[in-house]
Amino acid sequence: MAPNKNVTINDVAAAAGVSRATVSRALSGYGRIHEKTVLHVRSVAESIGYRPNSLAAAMRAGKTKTIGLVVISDFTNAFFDRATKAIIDQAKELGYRVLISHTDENIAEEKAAVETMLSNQVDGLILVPSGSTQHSHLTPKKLNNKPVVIIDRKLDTPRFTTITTGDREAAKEAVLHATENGHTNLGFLIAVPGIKGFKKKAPEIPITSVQERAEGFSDGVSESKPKPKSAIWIYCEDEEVAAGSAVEEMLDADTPPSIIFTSNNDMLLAVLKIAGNRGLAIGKDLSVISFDDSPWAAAMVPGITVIARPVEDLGHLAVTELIAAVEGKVRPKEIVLEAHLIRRGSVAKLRKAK
Amino acid sequence: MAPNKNVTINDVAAAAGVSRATVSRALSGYGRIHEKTVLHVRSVAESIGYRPNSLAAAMRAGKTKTIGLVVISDFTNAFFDRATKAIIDQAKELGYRVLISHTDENIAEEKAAVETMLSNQVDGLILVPSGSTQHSHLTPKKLNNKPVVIIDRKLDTPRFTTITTGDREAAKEAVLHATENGHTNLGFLIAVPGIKGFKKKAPEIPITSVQERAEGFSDGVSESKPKPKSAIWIYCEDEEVAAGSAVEEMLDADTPPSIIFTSNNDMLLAVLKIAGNRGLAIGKDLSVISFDDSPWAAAMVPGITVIARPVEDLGHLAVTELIAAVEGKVRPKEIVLEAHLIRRGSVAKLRKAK
DNA sequence: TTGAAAGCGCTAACAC
DNA sequence: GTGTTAGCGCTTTCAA
Repeated sequence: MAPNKNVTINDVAAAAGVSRATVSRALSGYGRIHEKTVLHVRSVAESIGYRPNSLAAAMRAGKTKTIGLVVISDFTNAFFDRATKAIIDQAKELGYRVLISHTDENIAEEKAAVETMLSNQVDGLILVPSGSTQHSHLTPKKLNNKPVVIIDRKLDTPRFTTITTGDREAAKEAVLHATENGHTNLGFLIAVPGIKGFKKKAPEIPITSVQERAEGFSDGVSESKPKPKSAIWIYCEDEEVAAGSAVEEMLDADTPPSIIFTSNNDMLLAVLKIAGNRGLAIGKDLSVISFDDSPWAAAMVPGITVIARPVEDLGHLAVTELIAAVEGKVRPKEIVLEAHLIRRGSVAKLRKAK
Repeated sequence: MAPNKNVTINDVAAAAGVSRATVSRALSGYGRIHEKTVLHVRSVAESIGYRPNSLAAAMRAGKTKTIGLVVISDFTNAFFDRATKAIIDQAKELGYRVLISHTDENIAEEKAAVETMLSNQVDGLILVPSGSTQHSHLTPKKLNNKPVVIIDRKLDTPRFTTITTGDREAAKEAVLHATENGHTNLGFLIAVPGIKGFKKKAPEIPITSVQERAEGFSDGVSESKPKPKSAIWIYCEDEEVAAGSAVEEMLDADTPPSIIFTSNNDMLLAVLKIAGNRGLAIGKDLSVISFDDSPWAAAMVPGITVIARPVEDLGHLAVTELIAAVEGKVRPKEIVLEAHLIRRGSVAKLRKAK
């Protein structure tokens, strides 16, 4: 009764009174085969509930039509959730499946995840690397020559196709937007993985995108006219309590910032919370601009002015590039997508912008 | 130079001067085998960069150690992002991988996704079904007798292990919390997939969890003392513009609600936005309680009072139950986890609660 | 136009 | 304690 046995191509062959080869040809539509046979085989296959075993096909073909996605952090993050969705969608579009890992910014986990993916014979990998310098596990040999596309950040090797966003330019634009509106006391709150609590001295930033944001903020400070009067920089663990303390520290400074720039949503949330606790109205008593857009940042009143990155484009492109590399030889390239400022209401106009 | 060829167990056998079987035994540690051989084989395998091919092992074993996750909607949703993360984590913990699909509440996509998963020989499926009555694609035969765990909502068949949260009870608790605080004019904003715009007449709700929330709200209205003076019910497409209009309609009613209950975060965001536009302060001029917690709901000031569901527990349990079923026969069961109210500041105290 | 047979990489029953 | 061998389900030469 309970055969618990898959219907295989042999069963179809037997039921249809032809050979396995003929079934395969009929179903995959290759080679010469009589039209009538095709129809017959297909109807038989259908009627006995045949379902191809992708594993067997993959083993034979040496291709699994599966790509691996190794995401640092996870998809409770407002950037990676959308990126993941975009990647899955585009992969499906191109006939590929996606195996997913997340690694909490941990290099050991990343190595293990890559290992698992390869062991599962993925045809290629999309990777958000933990650190820009740690890529000894990504040699062509260790990767079985499988193509890799790096997203969101760069590695200090040009070996792979890399897709990033122009965070430095966008960060600068954000600062200029603020100073043009009359802000002269600025605060920068930058989440840096690997540090504990927060510090005011610039640490090593192992993630190039974050590094670029910091540089862009700095560019903005330099290029603002008149020069901002003060700028407080805080580098912070990506964690709620530390972020809260960092914001408190900023606001308690002798010359507190009238605007705080945050490098991600977690830091933004900390600003919102502390400002709320102190009865500071966003966009009035305290201004803020954050990296990465989200539905809630848009829905709040006033809406949060954000630097939006083209997440869906990035995800789609990553898949498209990866599969191009899987299916033919493609030279690695660096692609930078443009990020841009979405002006909502969280930046007070301290004076008329020009 | 570029062999582009995987190192196989044959290569290890040749390099180590033993047979394939011995290599397999040494690496998987089964059967009788000399300790020294094990060490030797392992070191050889390591040195020539051998990586097991899970595909081949899976084919042989008839088990892939992979589970399929078919999530309706996607992980930009504040519930499913966390659930997905929890599921991946727990699967990894138990030595399984996860293949993911999302289906935008579309039954055809769901069928295709399940088909793909099975074709990929997943050992079992975790499924968030589109509709409670549509499960013709989920017969034991079509599923190759693979186990399935249903999460978040129920199917109208007891065939599968089902894990849900006690939304009805929690919804009732939320309403009672409000009425005890003196709210007598209530608004209910319920997102229902499949409808266009919004309507005030209760439609068919194909999703049991949403249905339960509506029932729980209704229970709360019945059990409140004194009886609430008014209750406006709106059933709304899960979409920004429609939700905004629905909120406007509520607030423009002859007796507008002093509190709005929302069935999910999208609806909550609409309330926040319209309230903000009208200069209504949350927790003062207008109160709100929503299903599903999120970092931003907690960080806002005042914090949003929410009905939090034990998402991580649900995800972990789903995996644990599924794998139990994969690895041995287990009778389907229904598990209901408790949801609970997190009281923050979004409910005005119109009179002292008892 | 179709069939026979080899083989993808691995494991396990069976022999020695 | 180790080797031989068959076979998981499929595709694709090669031969008929």
